[in-house]
Amino acid sequence: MPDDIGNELPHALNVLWGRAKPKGRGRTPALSLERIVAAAIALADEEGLAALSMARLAERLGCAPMSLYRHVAGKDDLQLFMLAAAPGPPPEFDTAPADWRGSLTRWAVELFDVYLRHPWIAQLANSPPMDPGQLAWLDAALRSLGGTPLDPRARFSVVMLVLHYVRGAAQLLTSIPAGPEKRADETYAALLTELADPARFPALAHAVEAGVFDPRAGAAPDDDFRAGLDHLLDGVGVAIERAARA
Amino acid sequence: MPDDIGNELPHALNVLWGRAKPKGRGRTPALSLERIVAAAIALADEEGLAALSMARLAERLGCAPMSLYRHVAGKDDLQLFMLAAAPGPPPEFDTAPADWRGSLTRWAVELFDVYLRHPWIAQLANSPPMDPGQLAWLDAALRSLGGTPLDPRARFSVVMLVLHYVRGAAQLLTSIPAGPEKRADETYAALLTELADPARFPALAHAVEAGVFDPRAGAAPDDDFRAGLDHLLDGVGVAIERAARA
DNA sequence: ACTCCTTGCGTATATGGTACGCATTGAGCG
DNA sequence: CGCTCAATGCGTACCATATACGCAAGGAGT
Repeated sequence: MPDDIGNELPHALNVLWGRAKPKGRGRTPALSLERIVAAAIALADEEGLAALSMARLAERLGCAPMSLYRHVAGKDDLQLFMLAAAPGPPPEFDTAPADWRGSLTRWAVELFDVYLRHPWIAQLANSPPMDPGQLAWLDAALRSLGGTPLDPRARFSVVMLVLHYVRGAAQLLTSIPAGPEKRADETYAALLTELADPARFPALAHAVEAGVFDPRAGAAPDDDFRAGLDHLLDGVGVAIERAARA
Repeated sequence: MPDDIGNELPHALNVLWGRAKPKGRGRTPALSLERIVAAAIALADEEGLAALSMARLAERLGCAPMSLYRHVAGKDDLQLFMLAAAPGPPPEFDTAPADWRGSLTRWAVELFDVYLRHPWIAQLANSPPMDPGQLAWLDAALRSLGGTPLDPRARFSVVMLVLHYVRGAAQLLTSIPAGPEKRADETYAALLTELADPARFPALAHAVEAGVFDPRAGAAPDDDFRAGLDHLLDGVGVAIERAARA
């Protein structure tokens, strides 16, 4: 049997990869996996991951809590489904686009947007990508480097580097708690200003004094993200030139 | 009153920054915050974050569950204390070390080690660094760039970039579930080999065929990490050269 | 109309976080 | 030397949550 590997995997993965047996006759389902997952995503988006409980989800769906378990093996399974569904399809590239930097930038920005729309993804994604949704994004990123002279291992390394950066930047941005009547960055800036004792944290105090954390007028929220991404892609460019010469 | 900012903050932060009022007389404490936090860290290290409950922690400490609440405002507070204590002190640099790349590399590798020793840190750190422990690490990283011509904002951007990468790489490495009688990377490689349909995920299938995920003999576990870090620091080098010319 | 499979859900249990209040104890004071 | 009082330790109880189990309901195919 070629698929005995699936026996050790969570139920959700088998369903996602189309390994679930087709159902036949019986009572008409009032619930569906798609509806459950969509409702769970909406709930997590609106009230945060902590507010997502089987009971609240059932309430939102107008069914009894235990009904959910006919479609989902447990809460962990549900979260796997959410992770696979929430990002949506990745941007599409040719197998070897001429402009790797533009392609990879677009990929990163769109993924950044996904994380901003669904901040709970960063808290949930504790396992390596294994579902079709995440593998599609991974494949798209690898494709964006298809026209470069990088070897496969370097390509993967670059993609993971960008992925980690996107994820971290988005998580940081969404995690800053907004004070009352203040924007989030102002709250954090005020706190750091008070805590950055120059004797204890000289470099940090210097950064605070230089106004690194002050909100700038007319700056888009993802300006800092784009700047860091450019640093990162400069490094990729160096690696590509080096590989081209070799 | 200059510290009314603290009123909105979690209790743990006020204690960590030394704002707690000194206690006087009374019964001799059998428990201490340090003991509680140390036991919580040990428990999370050994059995994972999910196994950390107030009840299990009290059992390990030989006290009643509710005794913990005399020292910790709640589970969230406890987790803040854990985050501040677990990393330990960062490596020490001069204010402007001559070798920024060596210093920053050392910082990154040591932080990577911290994440590998305490995998739960990545799952817990949902808020920006605000406690003395994390600010000390942040300050050390900023200091490692003190000798470069980068402006403060660029320095901070670089540090966050490295931080996100270290965190993501460590989380990925520790999150791969090890199958029975197999090393973790073999499990993931076998799974990807089966799932990477060349028609659906051409770039990913190509990477799998090229053996990107096959375990290499004689490779240290952090080889991949070091390779990605080098890519990243190449980009930082580009930015430094550009700033030096300007 | 009968049958049987699948879905929906009520009940019950275990686990976990924590509010509340009382008992305990030891330091300082009279 | 004993009293006082504050701070500690902890028992009880309550609520939220996940979920095992088994039965009821209802439609598809015969």
